[in-house]
Amino acid sequence: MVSFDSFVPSGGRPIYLQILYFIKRGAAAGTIRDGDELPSRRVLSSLLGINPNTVQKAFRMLEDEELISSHSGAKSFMTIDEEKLCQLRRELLAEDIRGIVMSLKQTGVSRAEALELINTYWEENEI
Amino acid sequence: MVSFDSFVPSGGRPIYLQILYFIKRGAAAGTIRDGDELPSRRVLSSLLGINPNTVQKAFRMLEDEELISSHSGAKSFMTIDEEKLCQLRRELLAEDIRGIVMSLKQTGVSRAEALELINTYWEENEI
Amino acid sequence: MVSFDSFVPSGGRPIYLQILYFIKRGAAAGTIRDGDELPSRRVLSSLLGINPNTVQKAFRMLEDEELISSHSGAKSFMTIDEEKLCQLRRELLAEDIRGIVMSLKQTGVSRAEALELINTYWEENEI
Amino acid sequence: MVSFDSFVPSGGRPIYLQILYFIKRGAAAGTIRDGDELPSRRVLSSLLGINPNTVQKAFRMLEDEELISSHSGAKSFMTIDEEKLCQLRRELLAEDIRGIVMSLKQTGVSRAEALELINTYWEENEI
DNA sequence: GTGGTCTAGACCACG
DNA sequence: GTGGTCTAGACCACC
Repeated sequence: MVSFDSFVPSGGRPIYLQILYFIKRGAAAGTIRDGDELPSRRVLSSLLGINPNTVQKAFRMLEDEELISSHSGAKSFMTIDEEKLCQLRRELLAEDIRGIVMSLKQTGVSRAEALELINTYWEENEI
Repeated sequence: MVSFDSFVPSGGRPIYLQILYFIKRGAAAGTIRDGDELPSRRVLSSLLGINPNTVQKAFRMLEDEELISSHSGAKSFMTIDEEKLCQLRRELLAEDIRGIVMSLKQTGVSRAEALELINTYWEENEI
Repeated sequence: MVSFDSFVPSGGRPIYLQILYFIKRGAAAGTIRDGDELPSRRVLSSLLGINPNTVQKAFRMLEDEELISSHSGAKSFMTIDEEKLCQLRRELLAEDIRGIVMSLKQTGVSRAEALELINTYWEENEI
Repeated sequence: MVSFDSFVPSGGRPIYLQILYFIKRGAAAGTIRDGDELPSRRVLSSLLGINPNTVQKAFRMLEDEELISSHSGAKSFMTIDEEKLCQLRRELLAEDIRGIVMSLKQTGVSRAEALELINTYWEENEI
């Protein structure tokens, strides 16, 4: 069963997109695997304290990308083969890295500074 | 005059926030300096292909943070002293780094991988 | 439910202010009472033939003055205690009377004339 | 020469309308008479601390109603015969009284209360 | 030309 | 269905 324990909604972007990306990232990370069962819309919405429609919207988009399969009235499962996983991982990372570097460059940080800052912060927040 | 040549709008967040952050980052980077003149609402909106009010909203919020000064009928100018600049830079970096590390960790990237990816991408897009 | 049947929009001042004052006056008059339900943004805007946002603006300002309470997804209700009602009534009357006397004096009407005119008109439009 | 000493601009409605009505009311009151000279746009704008264009707009509307005559490059004069004066006075009063009674009724004031309030306020602010 | 405000329509999160 | 936000266009006062 896919766990949403580490999901922390943050203001600033639509919640349904946050759910979408949480699942995509989990898949890319290998935390969420092919065949894993997803919590039902009702359970998940109550777990996250949000509206079922919002969960529904995220699930619907994942279905459209064929990353989950939902049969009406039944449970939802991850459907992600090796190829899709690679592509997903590549897409997410490309998007992230592009945004990261652009932001940091715009803020006037040098490459060395950037690497240093990330390195330090990463260590501090290691479990 | 503050230039928006390097401004690249991206979907996913409100346009007015993108403008807001573009200016904040420019200020933090030293590209945008105290006393610099800002393009008018009309000029900038037409340049970016958006509505003048969207620009206005960004400018209004910057004015509330006392980073720009605008008076009716007159042009708008940056007003950043050394202290505000330091604080701004600190805030932006903290926010960025936190988001970066969180995203990358969620995508299952190791610290070494992350640093490597950023390092490489940075180099490739160096001018 | 607060009724807008007797609302007559008039050019010359912003619509949102007309709505604002209509509700304030109704509250002062006792026509609109604490706990009364307000029509939704959509219903009222369609009733008045205006944009939902214009209604929203009036409601938002009333909320800032704590005269109505609205929560997302739920209906909006009046929240007026005895104290607020007294203050409201005093404010509205002071504002009205001041404007009335100033206008009539500027138009060169004597006190006796003014009282006579108002007295007559009031009677003619009595239900 | 028409005097604007007693003109007090108040927020809430366009300044050009306030000028327009100040002159209309003055004419109705007999303070401003046929043939009286108006201050030039430049002088008046500087006197009231507002923009010449705003004065221009009010003058233009008065011209359209044929209450003043301006010859390009020359001075402006009131042009108001007995008939126009009567009509103007009737219009202004009708508009005022209608608004007054409506506002006060909406605020839940009785006729007696209304007359009493106006009577008292009028006396207090007598010179 | 400038910035400020009012009105509008579409979309989002929520019950 | 509800309220809240983002984007838009027109108009106002001002330089």
